[in-house]
Amino acid sequence: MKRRNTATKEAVLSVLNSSDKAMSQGAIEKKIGVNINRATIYRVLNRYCEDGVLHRIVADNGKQYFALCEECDKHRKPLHHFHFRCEKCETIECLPEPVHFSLSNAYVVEKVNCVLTGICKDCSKF
Amino acid sequence: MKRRNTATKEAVLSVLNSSDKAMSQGAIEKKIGVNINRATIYRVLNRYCEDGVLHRIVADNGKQYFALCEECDKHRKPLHHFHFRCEKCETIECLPEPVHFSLSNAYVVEKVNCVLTGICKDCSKF
DNA sequence: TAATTTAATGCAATTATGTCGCATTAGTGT
DNA sequence: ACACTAATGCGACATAATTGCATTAAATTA
Ligand SMILES: [Mn+2]
Ligand SMILES: [Mn+2]
Ligand SMILES: [Zn+2]
Ligand SMILES: [Zn+2]
Repeated sequence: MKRRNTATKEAVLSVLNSSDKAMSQGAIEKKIGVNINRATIYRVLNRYCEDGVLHRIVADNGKQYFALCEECDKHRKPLHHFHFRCEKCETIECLPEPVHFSLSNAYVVEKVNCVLTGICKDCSKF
Repeated sequence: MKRRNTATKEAVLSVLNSSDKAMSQGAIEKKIGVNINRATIYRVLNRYCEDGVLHRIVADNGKQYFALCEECDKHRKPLHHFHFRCEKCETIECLPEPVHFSLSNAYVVEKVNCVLTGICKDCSKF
């Protein structure tokens, strides 16, 4: 079950590294240059999520987006943060805004998925 | 563009009324008794959302769930509240917990979709 | 270095959710 | 009763993501 180093893995990670936004499989495939199978990209992304390298955001359009957890650390983002999906430029960004909730401890919270949707700060300028 | 009263509309609403949880199209179809086409159920649900009768939650499994806004009022739930998806009993509930965030007003927030996932208070008993 | 093991990949098929076009049905107002 | 058109059923379509299986190749061992 040990991970192997492959060019594909590195290519996917490099694309996400050079982006300040969360990306979908489709966006990654477009930007990656070399031809990598769709299913393979998904498998790489899923493995990175399992390993805690990436986190997965499911937006209100039903699509999955992936972002480096590193990026979040670097920019001092809290563990659970809001995400913003811009309907104009179709990007998803990790916000530095922490998610707070207080819930009876009868609940076991395993995942937190918070997405705000609208027009991002860049697009609302015009 | 005026809405017409149909048996289908009432049947869908009645199912949601008799549930304290948010429901997916599939769950509604199962519980509704009479045969109603899948596409029709979706159209009914979408219209109710447009009219502010229901609200739509997109969970981290990528599926849409629908809940009466009425129920939320009745139980004094804030406009934007968290939702909880239980992975054991596969239900989604509207939590009375409000969603708070402070965001530069350069952003235009149009939708808020916050879902916590894990084991709900009923299922964690065992 | 050569052989072995098995994780990773490519491809096609499959699953799942939701939408759309179009012909038909049936509410609603006159 | 009639006209208008919203609502419905059906099938096709769109999209996102996963899975089975044969093949490839990374890593470990001999
Ligand atoms: Mn993030
Ligand atoms: Mn709700
Ligand atoms: Zn934007
Ligand atoms: Zn439960």
